[in-house]
Amino acid sequence: MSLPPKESRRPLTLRDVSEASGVSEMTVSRVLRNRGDVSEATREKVLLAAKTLGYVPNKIAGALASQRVNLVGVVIPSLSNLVFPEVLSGISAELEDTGLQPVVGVTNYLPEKEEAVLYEMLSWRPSGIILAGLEHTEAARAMMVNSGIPIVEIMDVDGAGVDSVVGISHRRAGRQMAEAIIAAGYRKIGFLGTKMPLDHRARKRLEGFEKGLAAAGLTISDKDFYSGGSALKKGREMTEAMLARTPDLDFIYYSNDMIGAGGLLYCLEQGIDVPGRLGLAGFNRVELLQGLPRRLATMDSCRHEIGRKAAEIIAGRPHQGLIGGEVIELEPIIELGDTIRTA
Amino acid sequence: MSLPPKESRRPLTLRDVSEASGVSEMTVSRVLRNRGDVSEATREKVLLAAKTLGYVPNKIAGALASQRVNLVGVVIPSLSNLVFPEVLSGISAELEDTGLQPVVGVTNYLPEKEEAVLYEMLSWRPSGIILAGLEHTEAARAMMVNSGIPIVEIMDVDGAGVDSVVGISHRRAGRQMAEAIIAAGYRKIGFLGTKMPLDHRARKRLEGFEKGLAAAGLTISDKDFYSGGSALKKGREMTEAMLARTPDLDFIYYSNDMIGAGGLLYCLEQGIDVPGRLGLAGFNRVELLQGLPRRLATMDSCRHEIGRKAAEIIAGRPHQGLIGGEVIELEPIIELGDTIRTA
DNA sequence: CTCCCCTCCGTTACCGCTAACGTAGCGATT
DNA sequence: AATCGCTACGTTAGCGGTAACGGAGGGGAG
Repeated sequence: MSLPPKESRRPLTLRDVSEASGVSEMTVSRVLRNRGDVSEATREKVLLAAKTLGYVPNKIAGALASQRVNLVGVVIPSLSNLVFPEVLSGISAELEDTGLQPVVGVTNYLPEKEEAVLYEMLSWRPSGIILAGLEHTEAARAMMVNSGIPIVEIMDVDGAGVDSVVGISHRRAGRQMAEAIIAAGYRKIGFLGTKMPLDHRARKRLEGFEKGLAAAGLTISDKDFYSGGSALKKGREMTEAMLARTPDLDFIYYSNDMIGAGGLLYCLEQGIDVPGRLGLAGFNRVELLQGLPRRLATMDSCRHEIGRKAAEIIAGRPHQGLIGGEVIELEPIIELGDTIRTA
Repeated sequence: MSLPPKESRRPLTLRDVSEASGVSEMTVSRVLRNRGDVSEATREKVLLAAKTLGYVPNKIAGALASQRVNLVGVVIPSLSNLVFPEVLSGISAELEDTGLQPVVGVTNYLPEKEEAVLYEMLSWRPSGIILAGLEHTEAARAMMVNSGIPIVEIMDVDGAGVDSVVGISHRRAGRQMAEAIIAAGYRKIGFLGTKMPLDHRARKRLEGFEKGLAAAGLTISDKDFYSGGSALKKGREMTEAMLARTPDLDFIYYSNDMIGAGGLLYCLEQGIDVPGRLGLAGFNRVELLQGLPRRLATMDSCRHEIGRKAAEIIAGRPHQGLIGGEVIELEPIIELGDTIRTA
């Protein structure tokens, strides 16, 4: 297993392997792809030659010639949100042994960045695209329609998709939480969320939540929004501020578990009776909550499952010959934890 | 801006654009890449045609022809570790306007998986590779040497790299923390870490830590390791167990901030005097700590900076014509927070 | 008026690999 | 012995771009 001669700075090609093993390039190609008939003897000969030379196939050339690319573009708003890495893990788990490989692009919640990332991805002619959300620029939508490859929009089903859609209804999630809160007897309710005008899912959750309250003749008594910084710290600070401003609140709904956890920690420190005097709830069911002294009420956003299903659609498309347009709505499960009093 | 005829399912090529705009393919190519001389008149003509057709360049063909690929492979053990997304953000920030684009591969801390991911990446002939750690399989090392592209190994400088290296010395970090702890007067010290035998950096930190203690004639009084599950929860549970087992400990060093935070929360609940009776420290300086009631002692692992520097090396290589082999050691800053008593 | 140079654009020859097809060789069948 | 069919491999022609070079056309200098 000696290393190849280092002085030959010319990159290795199929031809080098074919010459080293005394067969044609085509045969080498067949061996390396496990495709077509090759006798066991030549197969071993070729494999040995490839290994000793240290040959690595050139997928660029292969993809161009075969018009097939084993990549799936995944476009998400952020990697630091904790939610998206989990979606990603679902995707890669599902793609594991399909020969497909995810390629990630991050948009920072900016539509123009999303458009740029999409353009970049499509220029590699991937087998499919998975992207978060239903809201895109016109140009982005046109590119996707035009691409002729399967597209799966994930996370959210409240709206019209370009092709397939996998997600949950955030409006419904918000409404359900409102109903649970009301059923538990809370009446004076505050909301704390992210300022991000472009986080459409958080917005839809809030809309659903308000609709749920309205159905019981209630409105949000106080609300506030944050941006940037440590979510845990913000949750702590903003909870303090809100309780100072509106002392008679009996519930706070947070737009995510992270700031919710901050709020919970603050309340526990202050000796506030949770969930007796004040109830709390977040969203996402992040793992972090498992380590908190009290379990924050939350809703599972089915992130891993969303990733799996989306990947399944992309991977299955060629075989199933589906023309697309599937919409899969998952059911988030509400979890009352220890921060909503039981009726 | 009408959409192109949908019935033409044949994918668009340069030729389509060239025919639509009445110039040669070469000229279209020039316009789309902003390279070479093209009159303003034809430029606009071509741009218009490309836009109305909805043409997206084929980078596969372009890369093959030009022998240049604007991708940088990034190989990391995990995305859920929170540390790596931050490195990634440093990388993409630095790569932002270099025309280079990161492509991520995840290894789950498995050397064989790393080898496979590396093979896959190299087969796309990227402009460079950034990968975590210095420990790789022989085959992986050989592939990298053979690839002829710049390689940057990150996070760790304790060992020999293939090409360039950017990181911190975890051994030294461990030792420094030991010294700080000893200086503060703690003597009976416990350690809690991950079981992962393949997390070499955590191992090296522990080694350095033990060496630091040994220099003062001390040894670790109790240690335990965990794997899987919520780190926060584990930190809580294992701290409880360890204090039950060895009640006279006066310090616990955690291999990361997450389990450290769990331990801290536990201690605060139990009313344990921190840092008086018991001192605590973690590692990484994760943002999460900012929201905790008390600031855990920790060390910054310079993640963002590591990402930046690594990307800088890759991006700068072609211009600078460097032959590689740079080693950049960053200085982690120790932060005593509120959980180590001040001497 | 001629020559030269500059601007702008086209022609040609690949890049490394694979789809599709062709064919040599050999045993089995009639 | 001629035919058939199968296996194992080679040949040819691109895939959709780009590097490198060449050349037409027009304006300015001599």
